[in-house]
Amino acid sequence: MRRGVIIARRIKEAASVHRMRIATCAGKLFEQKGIDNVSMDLIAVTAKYSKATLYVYFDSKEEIISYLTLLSMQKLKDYILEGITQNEMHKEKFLGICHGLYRYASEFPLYFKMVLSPINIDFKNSRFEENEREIFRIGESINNIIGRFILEGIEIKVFRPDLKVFPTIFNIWGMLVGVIELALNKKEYIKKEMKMSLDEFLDYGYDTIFNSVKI
Amino acid sequence: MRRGVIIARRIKEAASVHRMRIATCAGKLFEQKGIDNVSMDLIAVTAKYSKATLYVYFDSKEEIISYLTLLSMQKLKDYILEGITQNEMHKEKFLGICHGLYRYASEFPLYFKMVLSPINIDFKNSRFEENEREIFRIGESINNIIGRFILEGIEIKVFRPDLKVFPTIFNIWGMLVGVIELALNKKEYIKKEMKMSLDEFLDYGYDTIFNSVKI
Amino acid sequence: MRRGVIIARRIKEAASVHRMRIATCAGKLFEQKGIDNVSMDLIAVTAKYSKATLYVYFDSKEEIISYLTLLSMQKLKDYILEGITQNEMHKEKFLGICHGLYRYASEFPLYFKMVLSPINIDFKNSRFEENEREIFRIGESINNIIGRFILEGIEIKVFRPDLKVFPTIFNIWGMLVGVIELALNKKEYIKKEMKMSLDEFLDYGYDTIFNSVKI
Amino acid sequence: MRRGVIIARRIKEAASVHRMRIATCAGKLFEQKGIDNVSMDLIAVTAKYSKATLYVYFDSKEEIISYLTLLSMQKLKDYILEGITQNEMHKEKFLGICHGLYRYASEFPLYFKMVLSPINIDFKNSRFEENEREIFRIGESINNIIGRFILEGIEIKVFRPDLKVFPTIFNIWGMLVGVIELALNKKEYIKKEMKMSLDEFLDYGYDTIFNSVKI
DNA sequence: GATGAATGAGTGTTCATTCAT
DNA sequence: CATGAATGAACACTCATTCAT
Repeated sequence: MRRGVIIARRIKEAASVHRMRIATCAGKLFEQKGIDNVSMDLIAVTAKYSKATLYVYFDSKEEIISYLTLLSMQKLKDYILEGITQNEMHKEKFLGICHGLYRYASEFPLYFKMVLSPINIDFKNSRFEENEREIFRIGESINNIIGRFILEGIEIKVFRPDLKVFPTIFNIWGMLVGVIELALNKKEYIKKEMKMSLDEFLDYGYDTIFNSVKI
Repeated sequence: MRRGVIIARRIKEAASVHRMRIATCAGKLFEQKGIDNVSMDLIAVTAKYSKATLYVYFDSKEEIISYLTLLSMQKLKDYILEGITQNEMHKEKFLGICHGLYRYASEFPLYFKMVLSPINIDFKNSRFEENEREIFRIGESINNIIGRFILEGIEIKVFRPDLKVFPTIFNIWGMLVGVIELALNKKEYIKKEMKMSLDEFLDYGYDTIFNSVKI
Repeated sequence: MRRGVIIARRIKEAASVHRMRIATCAGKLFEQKGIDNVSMDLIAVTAKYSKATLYVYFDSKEEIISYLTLLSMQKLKDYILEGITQNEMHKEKFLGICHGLYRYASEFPLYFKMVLSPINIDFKNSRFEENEREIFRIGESINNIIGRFILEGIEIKVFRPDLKVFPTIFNIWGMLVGVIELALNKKEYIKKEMKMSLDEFLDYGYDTIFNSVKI
Repeated sequence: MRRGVIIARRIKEAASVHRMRIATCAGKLFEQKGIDNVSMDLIAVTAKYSKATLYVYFDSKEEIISYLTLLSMQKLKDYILEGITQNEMHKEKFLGICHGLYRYASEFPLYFKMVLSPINIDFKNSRFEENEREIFRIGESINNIIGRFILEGIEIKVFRPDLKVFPTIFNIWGMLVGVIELALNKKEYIKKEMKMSLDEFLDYGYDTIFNSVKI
């Protein structure tokens, strides 16, 4: 029946709206107070749902986190794509990626830390598998983007010809995340002891990383 | 009221022995289950002390963590010093540092993550200040070691002459930690998808990082 | 994690019913064992609620006490009003007040002691302010009742004309409470050594106090 | 043997010195922080004894309290005797008693509250019996002092001839304690709302009580 | 006699989750 | 579909007291 399908879709859409509303709200609270200091009660009150209703749309607090991680991963992918497509020169594309990742790290400090962590540790229950798989898929797709970027770099002789693409994806990723994380964590220290602005430090870092793969 | 009937009495031992026993035990549990999932009760049972006795030797759970962090930092420094002094050639010294850090990361995965995090966030209370300061001091001393290593590299013309020493310390540190963390977290993925052993992947990573600073 | 399997479900009742049930139960325990020797655990078990449920209806143990104090104060006011209105003659009204206070002291020995204590010491937190204010208000209203009673006594020339009303309220109150408290505490002693019944002793005391203000 | 006796006495004296030192120290802490907020640990540290040593001189925390109550009772008796003997006129003797009791209430607020309470409730264990009995004995002796004072008052026709001595002791005691307790607890209230100094209020109260028994 | 060391038994409060309606 | 109501399981920390030396 046509009607049935339409109704079902509407309901489904409505559900996704609720999920989004709840998750957005929870996300803000998580950033403000840290995940552990945000109770389901607080989320419910803030999002103006009954606490029990939260459990209609999410199986658990964990799933909210998982969902938010997914959302943030989508943003990450967007930022990185933007960083790449908005620039012509290859080095500038690289910096675009760096800035994209930094933007992500600033906006989603909570999930940034998870990007490097083993996915399987956090989401084991069957009902999250969907989120989990989707997160994984986006991760793969980001890998591909970086992969293509490296290949292109090799082709146009900006990057060393002996680079092994796959491991290099991971290396660049690791180096970048490591430098950005350290920069964010030691902000004060960098400013005071190193007498550099955060941006200066990061630019120097991006440059160093670029050196590791350029011809 | 009659309380505190003693069931088994330990042979008199120095307080430091007890601290170490408790901390070691707690450390193992922390690695297995994550710090937040280990209660003082569990530590007490596992270490075969009464919970109250834990509080004779440590002021709080936090202090146990602080103590363990300090212990691990001392190990880290040892490993890095070893890595540097046991090698002659400059590149080998660099690899020595890498292996030292990797060894640390394997042995102390929990504290490895803290190495990059802002110290001040965790230990604010006055009674830990001593530990905290000591941790900070060791951190500084590791920085110095890396700093001297970079300077030497520049002098003997292995490293680029335009390197800024201080930021480079942080960059190398960040890149290394990032690559190692990612390697450890994505172990399985690397083996399966990349068809490399962990060591091969890491060696390739160390090499890449070395490239970023060498002449 | 699965939690909170419900074993028995109560028929839906108004929150105020639950508050009353919990408070009544707690009150009995408080009287029996002293407030400090009654744990929330015990209250929960005795009242046949889960401990967590206690916290649904009361914010804290302190609030239970505050609530009970309020209830008892309401009773006190009732008893005193009764004592005054059920009698015609002025002296009999006075005895009515005495008996009202004594009845209160017998029924609520725990709160009887608080009647004389500085209110502000116990209930500081904002959430109890309502109870606190209400308790204070009832206290004031009792003062007024006694005040009017004294004024009337002066007018009809039963009480001395030189009485200062306000201080006399407090004096009568203090004397009465003191005598009743002592009588209750030294019950046995009075019976054995003084060879009087409690009532005889108290009547004699009420009389003595009446003498202090009568013309 | 003479020696033995001397040594024994010395030791015994020494012990009583320790008891006094510990109790004095504990007493100060009790007044400052409230009995429940003072741990045996704190007493030990403050009095510069080992915690275990406290238990050499006192069976329990309770016994320290009992001992302090005893000390305070001795003071109370002293104050009252002073108040009576330092005055000639009967009314002034009465005021002397009042001031003595007030002085006690100010100096020992903690024990003042116990003066009215049933002794048997607090000290049941056999080892306190001695203290308990002594406290009781002093209480009796204070009763006697007041008793004699009343008798004298009747004889010299200051007090009503129909007074029953024994109950009157208790009545005066109860009224006085009640008025003083209330005055101390509602200090602020009296100053602000009644616009009287504490002394004025108390003097008025003493007078009122005196009226209750005078001819 | 003095004490270092050890501990059993709490304590109030929080929170994610469930289920009947 | 939404929710009010209920709860089991934790959890860090405290303290009076005991005993071997």
